[in-house]
Amino acid sequence: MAKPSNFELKLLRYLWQRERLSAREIHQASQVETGWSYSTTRKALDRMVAKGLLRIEQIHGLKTFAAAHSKLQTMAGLIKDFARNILDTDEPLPAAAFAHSKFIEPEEIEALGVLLEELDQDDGSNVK
Amino acid sequence: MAKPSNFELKLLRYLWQRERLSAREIHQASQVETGWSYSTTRKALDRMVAKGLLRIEQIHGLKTFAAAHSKLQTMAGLIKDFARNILDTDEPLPAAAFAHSKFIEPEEIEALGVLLEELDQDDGSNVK
DNA sequence: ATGAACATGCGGCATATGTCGCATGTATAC
DNA sequence: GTATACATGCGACATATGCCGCATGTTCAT
Repeated sequence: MAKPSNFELKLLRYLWQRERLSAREIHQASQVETGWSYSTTRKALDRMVAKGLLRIEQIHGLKTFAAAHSKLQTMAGLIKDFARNILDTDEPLPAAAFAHSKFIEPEEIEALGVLLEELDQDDGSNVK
Repeated sequence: MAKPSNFELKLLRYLWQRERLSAREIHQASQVETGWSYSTTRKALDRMVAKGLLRIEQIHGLKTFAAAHSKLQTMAGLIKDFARNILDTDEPLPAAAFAHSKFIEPEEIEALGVLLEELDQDDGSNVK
């Protein structure tokens, strides 16, 4: 439901690849790209949990973070949002247009298309 | 250069259709859609001028607002931004994908494609 | 048992943006 | 010339987000 910001998306990308990681691991993986201090990464993760973007799983007392929504689900939401707010169209965008995205695999394009059209159905309400 | 926010975009759409309007006119046109009070519309316009999204033209002492950048220029920028930050791709998105946008006309698709590829050239720097 | 090495929680600051209201100024109508 | 109707400028507040640091706690090796 909540949309990740650009920077939050950067962190999400690591979680999508790795399933679930500790704060320290996420920080180390993303540090070069973000340039953030550990505190900043930490805070970002906390806020993402608060927004429902991440789930916490305790492992022997160590907090571990995992994406609450799948990559495709999230991407479909962002694409839909872009179509609605920026392009101002209700037609679902053709999934094929996103084939070049560095983290959408060819095999996933079809599933993305399905999600895009689904999102088009349940409108107004936010059920399902 | 500055990216308009979703709400700022809504106001821009009126300016693109109408060339140039007074604050009151913009407010009246957008009020139903935004639900804003006049003060809010005013403030939004002021901030857009500060950001360089709008130009002011005085007409007999009455301020008139006009978009600083063309519709296609702005859309190309937003699309490029979306591709880079959300999709994480450097390939320009196919302009054809946006044919359904309510305010991009069929005749404009080609020009949009050109802009999209141009934006791909001058990277890193922000000249031109 | 003392300290290095982390983890967690939380406070804090700046800027952007959504959202107003108020004070002052000007013009126009009676 | 006084009231009415706008225009303009500004201050304000809340929330989101980018960006830290510090205090406290736990763990583990020496």
